[in-house]
Amino acid sequence: MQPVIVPEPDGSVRVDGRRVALGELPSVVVAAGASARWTWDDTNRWYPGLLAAGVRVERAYDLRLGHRILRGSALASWPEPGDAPPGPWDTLPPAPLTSTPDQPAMLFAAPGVDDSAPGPDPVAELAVQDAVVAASLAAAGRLRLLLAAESAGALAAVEMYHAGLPWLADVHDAVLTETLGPRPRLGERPARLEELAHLIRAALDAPASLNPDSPRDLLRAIERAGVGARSLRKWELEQLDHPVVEPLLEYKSLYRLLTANGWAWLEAWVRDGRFRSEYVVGGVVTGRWASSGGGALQLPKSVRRAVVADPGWSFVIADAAQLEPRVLAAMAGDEVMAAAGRGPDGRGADMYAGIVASGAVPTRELAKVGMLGAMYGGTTGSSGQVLPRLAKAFPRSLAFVDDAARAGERGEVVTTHLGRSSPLPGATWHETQAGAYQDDAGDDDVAKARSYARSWGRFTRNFVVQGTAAEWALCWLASIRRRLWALGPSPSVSDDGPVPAPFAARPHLVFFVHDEIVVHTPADLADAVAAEVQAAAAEAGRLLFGDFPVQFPLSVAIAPSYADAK
DNA sequence: GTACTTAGCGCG
DNA sequence: AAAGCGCGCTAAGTAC
Repeated sequence: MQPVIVPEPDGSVRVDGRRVALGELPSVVVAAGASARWTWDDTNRWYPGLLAAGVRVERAYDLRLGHRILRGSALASWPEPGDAPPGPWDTLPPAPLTSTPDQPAMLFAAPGVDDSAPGPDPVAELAVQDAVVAASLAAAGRLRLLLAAESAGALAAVEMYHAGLPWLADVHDAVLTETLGPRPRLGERPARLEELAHLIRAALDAPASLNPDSPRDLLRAIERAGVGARSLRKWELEQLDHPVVEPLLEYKSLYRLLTANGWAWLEAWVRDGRFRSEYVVGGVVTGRWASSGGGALQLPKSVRRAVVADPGWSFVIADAAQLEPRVLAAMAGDEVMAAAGRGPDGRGADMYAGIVASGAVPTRELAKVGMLGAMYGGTTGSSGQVLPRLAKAFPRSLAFVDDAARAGERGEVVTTHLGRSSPLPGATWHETQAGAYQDDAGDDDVAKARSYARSWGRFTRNFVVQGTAAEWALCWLASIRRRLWALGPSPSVSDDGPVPAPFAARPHLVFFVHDEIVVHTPADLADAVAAEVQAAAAEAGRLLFGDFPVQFPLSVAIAPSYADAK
């Protein structure tokens, strides 16, 4: 069954021709059963209200996300040329997530969305997307997998927002107090920062008026004192031998903690023991997720101590080891590199150690920077130096990323394993390239064009790897989500604890960052969860790469705090 | 006052 | 003497 939710001007919806009042939607969804695939314009618009009513959806199809992928995909076969003007499905912004378990006031209605205006027709759009996929022939299977995974990811993203990441404000406060000193009054510097500011001024022989928070003032004082730095970047300061370096680096680090994840952050983003940040599915060109509000994808290691499971609950924390080089080996069909990732016992090695064991490079560190350089387009330093050796040992993988880079340098599109394509370079890029062929083009123009071309080549080189890794992660996430639900509720956890329905006594995802997940689970299910997370990684590998002998080993920890992982 | 850019740094 | 991908966020600084 594939019901489509069609919004009506009066605020109700139509489901397979039947008019349904919004308040009735949760029971209609429940009645349809778990095999139904709910199709809607935007998961963010419909799913928060269902979750607030305690209803989980097993399968969904997100037309907005599907359209964006198909519209850009070089594998998708549109009936008309791809340069057709953008329609409503191209411009639809995602509905903002506002409802939380304790504040479901805006049930199904995102503020600012004018529901009285007739929107684009989801039934027609679904037919269009189905037809485009079907017409894509050989690529149809991959595109279907990508679209299903993207939609499953959208469900998982809303569920993680609904559940929230368990967060102990007093632990966070203790971290801040230990490193910065007690919380100061508004507008004042914490004690440790104040101390460091004095040390910085003394080392620079600068007046008390010098404000270390002002990069301009600070840089001027540094120039005057003859320190020898021409910027305030950490790496540049680290090279220098001057008494100001040590206090300044510490100041910058603590200042960063204070401004990005200090007391103000805590008050803004943590409520009732949960941190909620909105995940923006497909928010990055490569298909990775972005986040909005609170910087969930950049949680510094130092504050992860505050992420603590509820009493009677535990975390299962898992991350995929060397995901990107493994993905590269698989998409390039590089059996040699895949073998390096399997290790001597064939059960999933540290891939960089495997590269050393293959004799390609002498140390793990060189294997790592070399592979990163290959995937990012590095040319200098030790990364550039080992590149030829890696190219000799793993010609298929290196040729694969080189091909992607060449395509980008020519201004062409590249595509991930499942069919997400890169954008084309913009007008400035093309003008710069054209500038190199003008009759009056100087050396500068040629050099600039070359530099732009190379830069876009580095982008496309990385796009195919990062984007395909994001696809693996989506499949992993989708599989984990399904498996966790199948484990069922724990008999030893009560239904009225701090975890909201429908996850009250069930393991559920609470955090995801590119190649890493955190599951919050009743403690008695933690071992079972860990096994499912492992099984899901293997399943994701099979979904993307079939029988190709690549492995995706995880490091998995069962712990009471996120800080205890690794 | 608002809206923008820049520098810097956190994460993967 | 810092090059090589993708982001979000903050404060300072600038433009209007």
